[in-house]
Parts: sequence; C-alpha cells; structure tokens
Amino acid sequence: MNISLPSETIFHAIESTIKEYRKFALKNISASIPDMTIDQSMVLIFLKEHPELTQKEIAELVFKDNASMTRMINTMVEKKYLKRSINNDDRRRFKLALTAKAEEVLEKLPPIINRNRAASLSGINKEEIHQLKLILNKIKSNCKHHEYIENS
Amino acid sequence: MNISLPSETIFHAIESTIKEYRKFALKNISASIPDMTIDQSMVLIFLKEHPELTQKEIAELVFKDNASMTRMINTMVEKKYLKRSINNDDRRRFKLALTAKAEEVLEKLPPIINRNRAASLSGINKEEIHQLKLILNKIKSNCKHHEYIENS
DNA sequence: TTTATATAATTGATATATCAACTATTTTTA
DNA sequence: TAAAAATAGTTGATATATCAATTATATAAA
Repeated sequence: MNISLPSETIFHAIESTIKEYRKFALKNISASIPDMTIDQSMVLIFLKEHPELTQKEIAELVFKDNASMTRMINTMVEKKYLKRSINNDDRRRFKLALTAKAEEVLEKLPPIINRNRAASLSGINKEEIHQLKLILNKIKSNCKHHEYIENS
Repeated sequence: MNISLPSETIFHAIESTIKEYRKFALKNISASIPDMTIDQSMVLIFLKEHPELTQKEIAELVFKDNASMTRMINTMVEKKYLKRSINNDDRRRFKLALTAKAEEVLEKLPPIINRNRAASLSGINKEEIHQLKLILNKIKSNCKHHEYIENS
C-alpha cells in the first residue's frame, strides 16, 4: 500500500509551525526572564485572570495531563512563582496563589507575548486567521469524534 | 498592558489540533502494533523510502534535535526495529538498517496511517488544505526570519 | 448511614525534549 | 600538511509527556 511521506502532509505543516512558533516565543521570553518557559507563562496568565483554577483545569487549558501539571507546578513552586495551600472547601484540591515574583513577571510578559504573536502573524489578515481556525477545529473535532479503527 | 487569553489565540488552536491528531493516530497505531509510536513510525517510513538517511537528517525531518534522535534510535535498536552499523565512508555517521521486524510493521502501518489521515480530514476539501498550508508556512517563515526582540 | 463511585492530585516507570559540553572524525584553510 | 573549523553523534542534567496505580477526599446510591 502506498503512503505519502510524512513531510508532505498537512500534519507535518501543522506540527512544524507550532514548533517553530514555540522556539521563537521561548527565545524572546527567556531573553527577558531566564527561568521562564512558554507553558509556565501560560499558567501564570491563566491564574492571573482566573485565580480559582485547579491544577486539573489548568492542565486542560494548556493541553497537559494531570501528572505533567503536578510536576510543572512543583517546579513553579520551587522557583517561587506559585504558592500551594490547602483548600478547605474541597480538600482534594489546592489553592494556587501567585507570588510577588510572579506578579513582577506578569508585568513584563504581556508586551513580549503580544510582540511574539504580532511578529509571527505579520502579513496574515483576520479573515485568513478565521479560516485557519475553522479548518483546524474541523480536524480536531474529526479526531475527537471518529471511531477508533477496528483492530483488523 | 492587555493580552488575549492563550486559549483564544490561533496558536492555541494549532497546538490543540496537532495534539488531538497525535492522540487519535497513536491510539490506532498502537491498537495494531503495541510498542510502536507515531514518531517511530515516521522514522521507519522515512528510512524505508531513503535508506541512506543519517540520524541528523531524520531528526530534521521529524523536528527533533540530535540528542532526542540518538535516544529514540537507541530504543528502536533495543526493540529490534533498527540495526546500527559503522559507515566506513564517513566514520562519524552510522548506517541504519531496517530489521525484518521493521519490514513486517511497515506492511501494517500504511493502511492505518492512511485511514487516520483520511478520517481526521473528512469534510475538508483540497483547496482548504492548500490554504491551510499556505498560511501555516507564512507563520513558520515569520517565526524563522523575524529578528529576536531586543531585551528592553 | 454505610458502601460504592467519582474526583483531584501524586507517584513510579519510561520516553522524549532541550541545552551545553564532549568525543571522534572529516573538511577547510593558512 | 599542520592547525582550525565544521560535522555527526553521544552524554549528563533537567524538564516534560504519558500511562497506570495509588491516596485522600467528596458525592451518589443502596
């Protein structure tokens, strides 16, 4: 049976694009904030906007599983970006609080991230972005809802 | 300074799409071939088509760095999918050869991968795929060629 | 209200990602 | 041709990804 080389597929294009963007964005972020990563930035930004988020909810927002999120938050606590404390309303969860160091970083991050986004989207108009989103969502929904193939 | 939540950006859409596809594809592959991953499949397919590829070249094709590729190929050798041998034309490189086990797997993979691709792209026409590729390439090239932001 | 089920988070095992430092070669160039 | 630079690959350190098993707590069902 014939198959296209992976490098010719749309999936290859999608994957290489997001990797290139992440590399670009990380370089600009860590130039200003050496111990900060993209995903850790995202966690800080989400927590700033929605302080009540649980680890599980944050994990979903940044497409990680719970185990990864536990470890990521461990390192963020070690690096003094977050404080974990007991949530007496539901003792299975934790309260996650931003530290002063996090608040400082949250002052510097938005301009960097906005410039990253603008630079990587330069020459692309809103309609194109809209189209892109529609098609990507269709692919995503196909992947989510398609039956898995029978083991033949 | 204001910033859109990461979950509203096109980058979030790109990333979540490729992750959903990888999850879907992996499930279908490992249902038939338990110890096989997507990236290992890609390596086998590339090597089948281009047997002379070096580790470095394969790494580029699947967007990994050399260190990751070294370790990935180590595990593929341990799992008896590949054989590494000395290349006397250039002793810095290795020759990578597919084993009989790899050839067997290469019989089963293409129909699975073709079905994965077709299922995840159902309802999307060629013109849309073409548009998608164009825009993604533009983003990628913006990320590659933009000057990094000055540390201000 | 006890038992069963569900949920949030952690841990262990294994694979992968990434950077920087390193070894062994090969190629360039002075 | 000898020294310098480039190339292919490895290794160590650290972070992250993923699955399955586990703990602690909360909610639902009998």
